[in-house]
Amino acid sequence: MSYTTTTVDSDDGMHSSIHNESPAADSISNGCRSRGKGSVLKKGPWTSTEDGILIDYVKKHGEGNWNAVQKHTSLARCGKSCRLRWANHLRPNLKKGAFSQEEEQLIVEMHAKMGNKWAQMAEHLPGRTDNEIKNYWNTRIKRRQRAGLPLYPPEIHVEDFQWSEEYTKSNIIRVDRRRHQDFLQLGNSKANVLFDDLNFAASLLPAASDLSDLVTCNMLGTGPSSSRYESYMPPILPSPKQIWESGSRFPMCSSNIKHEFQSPEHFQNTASQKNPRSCSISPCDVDHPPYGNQHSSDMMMIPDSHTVTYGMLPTSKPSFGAVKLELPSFQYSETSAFDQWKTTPSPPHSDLLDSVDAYIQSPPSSQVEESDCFSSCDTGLLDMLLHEAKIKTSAKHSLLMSSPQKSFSSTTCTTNVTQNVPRGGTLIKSGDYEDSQKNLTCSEITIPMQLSAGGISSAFAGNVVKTEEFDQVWEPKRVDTTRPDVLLASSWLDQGCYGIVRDTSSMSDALALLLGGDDTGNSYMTVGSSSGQTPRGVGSCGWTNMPPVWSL
DNA sequence: AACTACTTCAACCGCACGTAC
DNA sequence: CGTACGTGCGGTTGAAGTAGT
Repeated sequence: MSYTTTTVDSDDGMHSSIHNESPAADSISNGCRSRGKGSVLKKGPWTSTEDGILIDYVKKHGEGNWNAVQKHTSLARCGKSCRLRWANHLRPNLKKGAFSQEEEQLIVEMHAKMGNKWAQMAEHLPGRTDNEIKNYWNTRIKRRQRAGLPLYPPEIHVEDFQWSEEYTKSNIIRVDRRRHQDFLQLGNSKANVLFDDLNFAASLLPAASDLSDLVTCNMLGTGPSSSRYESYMPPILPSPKQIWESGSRFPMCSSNIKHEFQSPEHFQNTASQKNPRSCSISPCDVDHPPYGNQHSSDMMMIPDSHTVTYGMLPTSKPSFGAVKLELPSFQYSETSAFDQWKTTPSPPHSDLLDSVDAYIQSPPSSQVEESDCFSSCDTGLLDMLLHEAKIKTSAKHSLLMSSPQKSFSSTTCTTNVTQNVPRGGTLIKSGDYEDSQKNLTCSEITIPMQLSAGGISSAFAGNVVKTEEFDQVWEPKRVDTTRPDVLLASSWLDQGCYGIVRDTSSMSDALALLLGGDDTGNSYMTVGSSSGQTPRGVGSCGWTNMPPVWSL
C-alpha cells in the first residue's frame, strides 16, 4: 500500500480522469470526494499538524460535515479520512492500549451474539472503536487458529445468542442489498448450486419452517456469518488424488453438512435436555475409513462463522468429505465441541498448519464470489426459497421419520449419487421456468431457480435428485473432464481449496463455457452430472458458501 | 548486526443507506 | 422520482514494529 498516493480519481475508485472535466463531479480520490477541481488529497498516515487542524476544526464546527473540513481548513484530506481519523484517534475519551480481560470477554460474547458488527460492539465498549475491535478480533482469530483453540471458549454458547429473529431479519435485508450486485457479476453458475444446497438442506431436515429460515439466512450469507472467518477457513481437504483414492465423494460439497444433522427423532428427544435454542453440534460418529480415526472435531463448524473450526486442525486427516454417513449428534453435548477440540490430541500437523497459513496469506479469490453468491438473492427469492424448502421438507419428512437414520444416510448417498453420477443430471437452461412443485414427489427434489439476463429472478428450473439411488453404494467414477463444471471444480480444487494457484486457465475456460451461454444469451448450467464422479458446481463446494446448516 | 517471519494496527476501499435537492 | 452528497460500516491492505534465527 502506498500512502503517498495523491491521485485524483473519478467516483468510487474508478480512476478515470473525467473529474476535471465535469463541473458537477467533484474530484474524487479513491472514494473520497474532494471539493474543487484537481485538488490533491493526501493519503497515508496523519501528521500531528494535520491532527491539530482537524481537532481545531471539530472544536469550532463540531463533528459531521466532514467534507467541509477540506473547504474550511488547509487540510488536504477527504471527509472520509477526516471522520475516520477523528473517530479512531482524535475524539476525546478514546481508550488506548490493550483490551482488558473484561473487554475481551465482552467482545467474544458480543461477537457470538452479533457477528462482525464492529460498530455495534463498539457502542458497548466505551472508548473503543470499531476498528480496534475488528483488529483485535482478527488477531484473535489468527492466534487461536495457530494455537489450535476454538474461536469461542467453551463457556460461550454461541448458539444461545444466535439467530434472534430480529437479528436474522435485519441481516438478511442488509446483506441482500449489499451482495446483490456481486451476485449479478458472478454469472449464473453459482446461483445454481446455491439452490442446490439449499434444497438439500431444506429437504433433509425435519423442521422445515425453522430450518428454512436459518438455512436461507445462511445461504444468503447473512446472519452472523463472517466472510472474514471464511478467509481463515483452512483447506483441510484431501487432495483430489486423495479423494479419488479414498473413494470418498467430493469432499467439500456443502451438502455434506447434512451429515451433521440429527435425525428428527433424536432431535426431538434431546431438545428438552438443553436450552431449546442450543443447537450446537456435538461430534458425530466418524469411524469409517479412510478417515476412520479422525476426530469429528475436524469438521466442527462454528455456527456463527460458516467456519470449519480450523482450531482443530491438528486432528488426523482432512475430514470434510470423509465423514461417515452416519448421524451426528445434533443436540448440545455436555462434552461440547470446544471441549472436544481442546482435548483432541495434536498429532503432527505441520502440513495442515502450513496450509492454513498459506490460506490466510493467499485466500483464494473465488471465496468472495462464492460467498457472495449465497448472499445475493432478493427477498422475493428468499420467500420463494422458504416456501420451497417447506414443501420439500414436508415431502421428505415421512421418509425421514419412518427410518430416520437410514433415511438420512440414504439421502446422503443419494446426494452423492445424483450429483456425481449422470443419472440425476439435469441441464438447466437459465431462463426456463419449470414449476418444480409439480414435479415434487418423495423421490424427487426439484431445485428452484431461474436466472435472467439481468441477474437472478424468482423462478424455478429443475434439478432433480432422485431418491431411487437410496442405499446405493457410491463408487468413484471418472470425471468427464470436458465438462465445464468439472473443469471449474477441478480448477477450484487447485486454487480455492488449497490456496494455491496452479493454473487459472482451466478456470477461465470453464467459466467461459459455463457462462458463455448459447446463442440466445441463455446460459446453461449443469446441475447433475453427466458422467462419472463429477463434483458439483463450483459454488456448492466452496468453503465459503457452505450453508451453515450445522448452526441449527 | 542482519535478515526473515510474523504481528499489529492505521488507513484505505467499496458499498449501502439516508437525506437533501 | 432521480441524482448527488454525506456518512457509516465492514473488509482489506501494507507499513511499522517485534520476535526469532
